[in-house]
Amino acid sequence: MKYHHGNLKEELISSACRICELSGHDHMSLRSIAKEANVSQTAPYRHFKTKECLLAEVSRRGFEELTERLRAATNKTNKANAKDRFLEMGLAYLEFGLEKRKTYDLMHSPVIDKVEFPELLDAATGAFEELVQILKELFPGISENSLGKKCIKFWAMMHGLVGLLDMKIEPETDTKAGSAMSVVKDDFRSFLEESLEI
Amino acid sequence: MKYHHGNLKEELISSACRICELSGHDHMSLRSIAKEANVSQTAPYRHFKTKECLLAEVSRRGFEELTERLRAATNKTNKANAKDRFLEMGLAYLEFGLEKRKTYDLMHSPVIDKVEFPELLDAATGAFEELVQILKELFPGISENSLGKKCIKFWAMMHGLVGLLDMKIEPETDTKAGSAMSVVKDDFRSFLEESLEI
DNA sequence: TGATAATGTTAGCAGCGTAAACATAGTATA
DNA sequence: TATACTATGTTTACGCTGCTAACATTATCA
Repeated sequence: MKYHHGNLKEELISSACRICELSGHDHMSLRSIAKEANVSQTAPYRHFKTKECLLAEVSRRGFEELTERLRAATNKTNKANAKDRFLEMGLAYLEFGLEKRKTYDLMHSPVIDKVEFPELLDAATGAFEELVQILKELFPGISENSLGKKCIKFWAMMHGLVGLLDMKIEPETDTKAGSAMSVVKDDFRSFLEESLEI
Repeated sequence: MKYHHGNLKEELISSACRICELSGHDHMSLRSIAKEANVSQTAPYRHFKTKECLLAEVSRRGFEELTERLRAATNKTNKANAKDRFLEMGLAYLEFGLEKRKTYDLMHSPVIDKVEFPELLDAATGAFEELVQILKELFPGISENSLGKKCIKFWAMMHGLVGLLDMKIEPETDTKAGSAMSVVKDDFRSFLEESLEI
């Protein structure tokens, strides 16, 4: 049992990531994270000025993983078909949002002010750039203005979709919203495909 | 100074709404709400089983206001033109999301499980129904399936847009995302109009 | 080797949600 | 009208939280 841990900062972060995805960022205490690392409850303060700083790092890693997933998805299909690659990216985004639901939530939560964490903003922007690139391929010669609008539209729609799927508007409730949602759930791909005509 | 307040429940709710919109739901304590009503810190428990129940009511009222705003917007233009009325609704949605930013955030926050609060789910569904109605008018004779997809698409896009605007992806940062966002901000109306071709 | 910086611990503060026990006031019934 | 009951308030206290200050140990480097 050494006094100095050696790799505490990294272990705190990965513990935080795990706990966040397990219980959500609002049920996540510095004390519980410290306990997981077998360290006193104030040890984290040697590595993070506040709890928010640790959360920001968890969020940043979330955006990095998202970026990687988007990049991997667009390169997955060996077809040079830009449309297929775009569709793969859309699916990857939704998959990430649903799979890492709670982390995704932290990433978009206003509890972390992105202005105060430039690295976080950079990471978020990086993910967005993946979409910009594929849409540029998909619509060659498009004006910057139109491209911008298209990007926002898709990003917003995908982000919004994850949010709606997070909410418990389920088909079981038998509402219009519920049955509409089940239509989308049944076939993400065709949903995205049709959206291409935006 | 009466022992019995008389209208405590209502005052707690409106205090909660005010504090929520002022500081955000995560900086909102039962104690501070009770203090605003000049009442002991445990008095709220006579009217709300848990803090979450109070938050659910704040959220529910948010959805009700949103519904009213959407309805008012679609009826605002005396033109019977369904497209114009749809555009007004879209703008009203975005305005609500940006104006009541923090309340909007609570309404979509996973801290309140909508399954546990059916009235909340009803209120949320009510807002969605406003969109369903106007799109039905806009696309007469559309199949239920297509209608559902269109609704989800628009709802998701608008919800996503609010989320993106909430984030601090500002033009000042001079990123692609930032400048794209400024394009949208500059003209919500034309943005929505173009989206109609979904 | 000895000063200094880095990184850990202990103790303690104020604020939080909430439960239990108690106090008061309004309401229904005899 | 007296009395029981219920609704609605207060007091007290518990365990958890983020965080600070003071102190302890170890690593680094002149």
